[in-house]
Amino acid sequence: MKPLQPSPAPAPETETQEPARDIPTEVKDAGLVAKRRRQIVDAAVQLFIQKGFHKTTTREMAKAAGFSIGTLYEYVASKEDVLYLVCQAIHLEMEQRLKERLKFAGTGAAALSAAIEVFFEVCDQMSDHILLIYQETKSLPKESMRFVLAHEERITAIFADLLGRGVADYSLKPLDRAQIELMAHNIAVLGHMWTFRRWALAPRFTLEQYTELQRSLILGELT
Amino acid sequence: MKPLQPSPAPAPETETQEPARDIPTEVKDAGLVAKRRRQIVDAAVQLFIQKGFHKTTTREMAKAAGFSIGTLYEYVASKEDVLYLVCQAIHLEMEQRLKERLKFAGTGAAALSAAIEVFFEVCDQMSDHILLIYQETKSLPKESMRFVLAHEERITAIFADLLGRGVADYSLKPLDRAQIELMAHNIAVLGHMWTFRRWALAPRFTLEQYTELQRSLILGELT
DNA sequence: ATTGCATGACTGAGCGCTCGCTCACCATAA
DNA sequence: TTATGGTGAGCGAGCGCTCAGTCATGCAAT
Repeated sequence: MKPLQPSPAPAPETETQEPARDIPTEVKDAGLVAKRRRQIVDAAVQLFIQKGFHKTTTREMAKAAGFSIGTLYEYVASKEDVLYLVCQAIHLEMEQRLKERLKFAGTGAAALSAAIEVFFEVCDQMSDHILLIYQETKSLPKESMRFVLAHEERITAIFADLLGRGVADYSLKPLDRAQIELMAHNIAVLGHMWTFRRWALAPRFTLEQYTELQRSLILGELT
Repeated sequence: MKPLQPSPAPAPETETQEPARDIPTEVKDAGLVAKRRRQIVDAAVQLFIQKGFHKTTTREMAKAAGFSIGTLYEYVASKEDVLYLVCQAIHLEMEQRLKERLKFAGTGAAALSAAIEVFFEVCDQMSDHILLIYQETKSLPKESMRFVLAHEERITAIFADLLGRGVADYSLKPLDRAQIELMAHNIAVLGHMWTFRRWALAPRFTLEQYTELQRSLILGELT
């Protein structure tokens, strides 16, 4: 198995493009490959959450996925490769869960308010996964890391868009580009904060209380 | 060398107390011990920042500190122990830098505003160190992790105190305990955000711009 | 039907190596 | 001589990864 990670060499013309994923040197049934990779990722996510990337062995991953190390290395080029797959999978799931629940109807302000609620709820559901990203992203090779960060920026952009809409339809007070950008990052990070400050927040607030307080804080500032 | 980490067994009566640090089985010059440990920590911090805890070897640490592995293990019980020392040292330095620059004069609101500026500046100076804490804290044994998190809460408490003062002297609008606590965490995290979202923020904002925007956002909400 | 063979997913012992940690020994100063 | 701080070769556990081999299956020739 050749590595799946984005090849550092050829800069693709369209800027943020998915790296070439498949190397057809060994032809395999694509369906099976996808299935096995999903097994590997599912197993690895749980192990990484429990013990971290570095303390998880390839043997453990293989066993948890339901086959032997040999087979693991039929579908993956290296241990680092699994980490890349895991990070990608987490971001993808995050985005899907958001997209399927986001409502874009109403004023910009209303849509933003709803989006914050949805986002915080998804953060709560996936808090272990978000933590994993925060802790292990830097273990990725540089090039792969850039793709993970790009994903992160896509999520932030959702909020920036809604803020822009709110400004445009006058449901939010006027903001320049910089203020919008910063606010979008603030919202994203405040969602993540619920996961990486759980130890301090969860004893004092329920998710609903936390969401309500933060949302009124954010919107109070913008209207 | 016995481990330096907080012993899990005896819960000290005074709640958040420094764990017993010294085991006098082998008597050594305390001054030398402190000096060597400082060498070890200084070397380790740089290495951990560069390559992370797991990818740094004990041999590298010893060499960077200026002596051999044998000597390293005269002053430290294990590799994990070094990580604990490093985390402690970072928090200590953080607290010192804050304390020596914080001004408590004026209204609560004014003091808070100044504190935010100082805090953000310290975060900027120590961004690599803060990142290190975010990424490696979970590699600590459970008990040691609690002490690191307690440190974190002490810093948050600084902001909570100032917020409380501002409410008391009417320089801030009325807030209940929960709102104060939450706001304190927000401030702390927004400072950290400057370090762990550098990749997105630094290209668009200088530290001064970032501080100014966030500070007016925070204080705007509170007055 | 039976046989022989090619295919490819899968296995796991084991290779080569690195790591954390130890300990028998050394150097120097009192 | 004794005490103390320092050394670094070496131990052995455990790691990521490989590869010679097994087995089930499908197909073609007998």
